[in-house]
Amino acid sequence: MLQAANSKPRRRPRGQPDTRSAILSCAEQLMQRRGFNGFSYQHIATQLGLRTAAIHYHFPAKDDLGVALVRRYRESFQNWVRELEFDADAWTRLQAYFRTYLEHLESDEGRLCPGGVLGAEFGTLSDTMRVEARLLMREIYAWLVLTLEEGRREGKLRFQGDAYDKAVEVGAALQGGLQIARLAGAQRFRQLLGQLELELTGRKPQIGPLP
Amino acid sequence: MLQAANSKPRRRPRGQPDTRSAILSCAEQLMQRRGFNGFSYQHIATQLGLRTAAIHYHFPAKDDLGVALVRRYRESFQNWVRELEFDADAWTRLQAYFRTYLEHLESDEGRLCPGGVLGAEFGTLSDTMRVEARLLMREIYAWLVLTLEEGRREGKLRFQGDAYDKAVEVGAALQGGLQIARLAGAQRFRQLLGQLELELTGRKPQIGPLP
DNA sequence: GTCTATAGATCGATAGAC
DNA sequence: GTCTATCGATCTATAGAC
Repeated sequence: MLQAANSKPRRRPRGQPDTRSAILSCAEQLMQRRGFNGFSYQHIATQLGLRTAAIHYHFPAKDDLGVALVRRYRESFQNWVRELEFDADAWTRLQAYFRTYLEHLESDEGRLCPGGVLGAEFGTLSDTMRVEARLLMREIYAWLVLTLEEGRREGKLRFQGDAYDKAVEVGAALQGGLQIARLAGAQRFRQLLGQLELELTGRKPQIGPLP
Repeated sequence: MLQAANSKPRRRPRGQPDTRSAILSCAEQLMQRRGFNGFSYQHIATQLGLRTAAIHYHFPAKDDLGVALVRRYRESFQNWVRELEFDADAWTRLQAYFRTYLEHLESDEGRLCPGGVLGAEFGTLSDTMRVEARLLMREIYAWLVLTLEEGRREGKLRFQGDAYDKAVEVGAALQGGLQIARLAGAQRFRQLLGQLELELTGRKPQIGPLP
């Protein structure tokens, strides 16, 4: 904290508003579409009109980029949670969470959630990236448990058993559902959302017609 | 068909019983642990005591290896289904399916199901591999739907809504659960299995103590 | 901060001897 | 069927000019 006092004024000379965050955004998109091992500095450089050396200036090793990527995603999730904190009820918040997955699905080529990517490629990740990935998963999981518990206490949600177990089921289904949608069509994911909603509320939701 | 008539007697000169299937088995294991983009011919060669050129003899391009990999997995799934065909009831068969995932989990380093790997890396797969991956997912999904429907008809399983929707939920949860287990610990996957069983049968299953 | 240029490693793939 | 040897492409990463 307070590091802004004695540091550079952080000016932005040319085109991009902030190259560092432009790199992060581009890399995040690439990771969700192609996996962390599925893109290179060249991909980012081409897409942003830079040279790979410029990216190495901001992130010396690809591992640094990966760690920053997950860390930024964790922060944005925490901000997202904070913004929803005072929303009416837990079911509204859970629906908002579902909607973020729908946005991933309908994005170009179908982006996965970072947890899914990192889980799938876990065997090739560095130790430092594994730590970040575990923290991300722990935070999402903790939020899910609290939200499910609160929803049931308020009488807006119904499910059997322990919220700790149900949270794993819901989280795993959403994560796996995005991957299945790539293989079996986006409609599979909408079926999944409908089923989750039916079981959690007892009401059959109305979703758009088959595409 | 009938190609065996005029072809080589398929002898096995040295150590390995059949190099081609040894390569496939090794590659399958590597893919489930590290992803299809996470291993090279060198990994296989080292592990089998071969040179990479020997692997290129059996599979000229890595894409050929990938296609053969998924095709073999599809066949083994179909054989697995056939062997269970005359088992008592649908719930027993579904439990057997759950058990294969538990075996993946408890394998060294935690292997994913191929569907999860291919779904996660879909953006980097060739068209031919995408076709095979889609066929695999379609076959698993079709079996899940039939099994769930039959289980409910027999009164052994209970769930709300359409079996087509429930099948996506169960399949996605299993697939995502293996990935989450890598990030959050194997116990998460056992919680998931317990929750699925509780919801499908109404009975709380007894699983081993926390590790 | 971004560039040119390049090192060093690894990867997929091929040619040809045995 | 497996080997040695090698090619060309790609990737991560660094040095140094601007």
